[in-house]
Amino acid sequence: MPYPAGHREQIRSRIVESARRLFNKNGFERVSIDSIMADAGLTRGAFYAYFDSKSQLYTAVLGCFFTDPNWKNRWEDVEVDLSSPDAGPQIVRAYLSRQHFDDVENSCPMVTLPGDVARGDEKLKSAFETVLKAMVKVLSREVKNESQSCEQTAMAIASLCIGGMVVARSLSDDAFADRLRKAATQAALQLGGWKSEARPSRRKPYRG
Amino acid sequence: MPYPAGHREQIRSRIVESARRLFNKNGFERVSIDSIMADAGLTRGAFYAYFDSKSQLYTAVLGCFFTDPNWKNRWEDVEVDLSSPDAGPQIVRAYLSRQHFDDVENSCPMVTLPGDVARGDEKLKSAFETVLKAMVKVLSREVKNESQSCEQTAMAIASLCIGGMVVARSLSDDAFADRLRKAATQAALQLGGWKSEARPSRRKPYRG
DNA sequence: TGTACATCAGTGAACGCGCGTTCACTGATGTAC
DNA sequence: TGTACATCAGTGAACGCGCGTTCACTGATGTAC
Repeated sequence: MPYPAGHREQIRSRIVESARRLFNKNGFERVSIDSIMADAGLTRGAFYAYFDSKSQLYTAVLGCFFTDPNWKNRWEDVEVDLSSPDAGPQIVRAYLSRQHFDDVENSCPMVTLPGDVARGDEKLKSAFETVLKAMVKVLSREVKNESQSCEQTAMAIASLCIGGMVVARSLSDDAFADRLRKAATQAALQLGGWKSEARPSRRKPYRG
Repeated sequence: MPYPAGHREQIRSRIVESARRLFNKNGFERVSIDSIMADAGLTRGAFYAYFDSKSQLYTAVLGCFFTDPNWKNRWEDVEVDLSSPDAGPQIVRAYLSRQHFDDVENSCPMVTLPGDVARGDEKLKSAFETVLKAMVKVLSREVKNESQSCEQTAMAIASLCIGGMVVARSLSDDAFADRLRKAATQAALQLGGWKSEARPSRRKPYRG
């Protein structure tokens, strides 16, 4: 057999990586197979030796975030230790961080791709669902708020994280986007029951 | 002057309406000017008498939801009275309703288009910002929760509404999507301080 | 009322371009002897 | 060690298609007289 074992897998994941970054930056439709392959150091024709079609590649891309054990190291100044008892608030802060906001290329694809997924086929939606469920699972272990079940609260927190990022990235005023991220972060911490009580203005406990 | 006054405005808004529905269903890139004009009962060539380019049309489309006074009548079984003292929870329930989930064509464009907006130009983001700010403004008047400022809470609620819908639409399992919408609704009501106290299981008030 | 006219909304053929996909070919690789 | 070979990863020209945009033209409309 010519070519060393693992060669195919290595090239394949290089294509997926290039695709992930380019899709994040420019969206599915605007990125050509040509540009993906060039980014991966190959040419057009080789693509179909690895994937049946462009949309199959899309599915592969969605599978490579959050479930990827390396995601926690993605942004330099952001520390997330999934095994820490503090993992819930850490995830929320990391997800809604300025780093994640700025680093569109390495962004969570749930933030950059949902429009395409919603209009996509079942396979795509399944891939999205897997990633989301992974996020919900990790979050729900940490939920301290008992007004809904832990899983329900975790689903809401995930929606708020993703939604906050999606909205912030769509705004024109950067300062407003910052305030929105922070407001979403505080609200997510409150939902999880992780709100630090060190807040200054707690006038009266509101009833009803 | 040939053609009655207001003719241009009428045709123009017919094009925008067709575009809104088609963009919602298929996304910006997948919808051709041909199909928009055909839907509006015209042909290709006329388009450039009304808009400079396809992306200018996109901007126009974004301006026609939420700020549109008729949006409250959009889904039949969903009642929203913006002047009611109960407008906050009404908006949340309407936004995260099954009707809004199903009716993709008449969906809020903040749910269907954010990916395109995030990758779009300043004009597009400005249009998005205007719509979002309108939503935040209405919500913030109703906020009863004092753990953040009303505006901050309203921003978080809007993010949760949009995010919940975006995520629900991207899932493959319908039942799971339903549970997520409901969880997001409950969480949004809690954030707003609109949670009905009629909930059964309030075991212990959680401290810290 | 009826006719000629100026205006301009709308038409549809044509252009150029970029993309997804195919396929006959090239050439780098490890293997056999 | 060196040579011939089989394999198959990768190449790049070519195809067909659909789209955004342009433009010379058509014909419907209200107006002037």
